[in-house]
Amino acid sequence: MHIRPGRYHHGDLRAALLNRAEETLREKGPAALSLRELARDLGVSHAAPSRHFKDKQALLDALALTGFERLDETLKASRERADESFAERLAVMAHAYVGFATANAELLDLMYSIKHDPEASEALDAAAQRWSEQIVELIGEGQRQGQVREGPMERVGLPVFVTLHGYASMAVSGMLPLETIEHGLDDVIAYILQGCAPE
Amino acid sequence: MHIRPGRYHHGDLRAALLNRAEETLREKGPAALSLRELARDLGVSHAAPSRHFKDKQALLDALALTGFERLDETLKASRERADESFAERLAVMAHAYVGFATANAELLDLMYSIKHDPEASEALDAAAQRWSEQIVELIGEGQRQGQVREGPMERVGLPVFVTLHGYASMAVSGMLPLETIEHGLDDVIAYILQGCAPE
DNA sequence: ACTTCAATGTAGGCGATGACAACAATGCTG
DNA sequence: CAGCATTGTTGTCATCGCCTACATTGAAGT
Repeated sequence: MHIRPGRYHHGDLRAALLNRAEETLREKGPAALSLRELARDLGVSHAAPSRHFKDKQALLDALALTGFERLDETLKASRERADESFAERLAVMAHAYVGFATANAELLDLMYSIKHDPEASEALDAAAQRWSEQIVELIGEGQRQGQVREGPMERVGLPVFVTLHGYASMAVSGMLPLETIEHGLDDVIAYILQGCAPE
Repeated sequence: MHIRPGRYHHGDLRAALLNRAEETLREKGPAALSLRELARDLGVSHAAPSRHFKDKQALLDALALTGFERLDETLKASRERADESFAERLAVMAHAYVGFATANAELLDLMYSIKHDPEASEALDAAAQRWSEQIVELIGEGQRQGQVREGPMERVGLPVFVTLHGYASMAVSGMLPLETIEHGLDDVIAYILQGCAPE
């Protein structure tokens, strides 16, 4: 337990709560996440978190938002090492996304779970939008290279996006045999390339 | 509130709890689901549910299991009205799956959320397996018709399965614009057909 | 028909939680 | 240095999940 002796102001309690919340989410799942336990772990009183988050759900929503932000960064970083070909860039992005998902299984569940607060939905929708924009940009590049059929971005990009997301979700759900996951992504990438190729 | 005056044994409390739990899940989400509230709603004491479910998580797991059972039935029923062509059967199954998902958004989330109890995982994995077997059977039929490329069932079927699942998940997540969802499934079906076609 | 026992209820207790209110300490700004 | 915003603390309350012990009912066996 971390206690800062003699200090009253934590300094950056909000960030510390989010970090600790993510650890608890990873270890025990969302149902076991407790504001009071987070406060104890960080050496503050049980009501301190309420100075930073309106309620428990607000903290979970903020955590989901950080997930999207980190996903965005992960995908942007992956682009820097991709070859120029569409197939190579798709493969790199797919591996980056599934890598992120696998390393953050519970966080991915939280990110995409149904939100009941309209305000939270707006912020999270915007964050999810930024990440799917990377798919749209990739599809546009594929179209320029003649590797992807013509058509409005969202109509050609959506199938690609839902395939990657579906695979990532199933990979982290624990419901697929490990051997299926191991080479499944390569099969999925090949299928995407064929699925969105010009007819 | 339903109360059975003068009765002590409910008669079928387990089923009633599951039905009521699904209603609460639909209306308020998993975080708001409360065993005591379910008991109050059904006119029994707060400890009665524990005679049927070891704990709250056991009830949620049982609810997820009923979801898979109903999904299985929905997909089997959809096959009866499908044409013989692979494309038609795929379309019918896709619409049935997304229809089920859309009508049961929170239940779908629950069904595929990460399970921490190994016993629950086994039962749910078996249930999910039965539903993905229908995909495998469909893919086999497509291969016989020459509409799907050759290859092991699980390697050709997995991309199809994750695409449908990813689309259903995104459709219910509330993160896609409605107009994208409206005709998105047709785009996804066309993409699947092309993605798994012989090269 | 009666007894026994399993199934399924009820009543109560306990510790933990989320949320709220009132007060306290600190740091920043003018 | 004063004032105020920010960010803590202490305390309270209602509700919850889970557990134990007891009560009621229904089914099975004799």
